[in-house]
Amino acid sequence: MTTYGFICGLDAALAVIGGKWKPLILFHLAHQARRYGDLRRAIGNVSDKMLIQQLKELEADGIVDRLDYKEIPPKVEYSLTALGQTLAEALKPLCAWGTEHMTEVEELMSRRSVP
Amino acid sequence: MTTYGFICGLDAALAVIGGKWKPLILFHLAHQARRYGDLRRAIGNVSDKMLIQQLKELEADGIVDRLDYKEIPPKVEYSLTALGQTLAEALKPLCAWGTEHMTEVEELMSRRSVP
DNA sequence: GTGCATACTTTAATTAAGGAAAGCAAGCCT
DNA sequence: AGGCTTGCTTTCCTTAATTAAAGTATGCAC
Repeated sequence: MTTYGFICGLDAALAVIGGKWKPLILFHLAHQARRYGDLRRAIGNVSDKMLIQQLKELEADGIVDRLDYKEIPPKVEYSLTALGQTLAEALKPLCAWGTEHMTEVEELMSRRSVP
Repeated sequence: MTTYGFICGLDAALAVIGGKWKPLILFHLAHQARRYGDLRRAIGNVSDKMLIQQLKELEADGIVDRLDYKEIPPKVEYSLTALGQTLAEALKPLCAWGTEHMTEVEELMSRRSVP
């Protein structure tokens, strides 16, 4: 019986979007549903394993919806649930902050690994 | 020359607050400056190594300020910079989202580790 | 039967993150 | 001298996250 005693809701929210690829997934699903392969190409260099694992978690967390057309070759479409959209809304200011300070942050991150 | 090609600002923002203890640090510094030991006790079971590492990164990222009183025994006060405060502002909606769905998220997280 | 397309799955290996514990500096106080 | 305080460092170890690469299933077109 592990307790996840989140103190501020921030921890809870970050537990949901904290995966390495989840922000990108949210971003790409924010305005339109996408098939798996489409999403994968959009994100770039994700491995299948990672992308699917994160999609599964997001699905289990009620953030994304998975629609299987049961066709062959397979066709599966991912989209945000209603809850996922509220999350996306809540993320907008943070996203804006990041956009505003992006070049700055990029420099900091590259310095962090090569000091 | 590694490129951190952040696509949406979300990635940039999460690179800054993505550490395990950073959200808590932000949270505790949001309304008042705090000395190191004070902060440590407030957070609970962090190791010195972790807390200091994260504080250093946040300092290098321009999010927190470190004020060394140069006394003995040592007295060092941490607080948010102006930039840090804008970050804290941008985090509020996300924090609210997390607070709103906290019990839900806690359940999901515990299921994730014991399926 | 061969090959293709698409959404996964699996395995093995590497890398990164985190934790525990002990130690250090440097003045003050007894 | 010995102990206390506090901020910080160091070392070693364990666990979790991520990657790369190959494989599976299934129906259709040829």
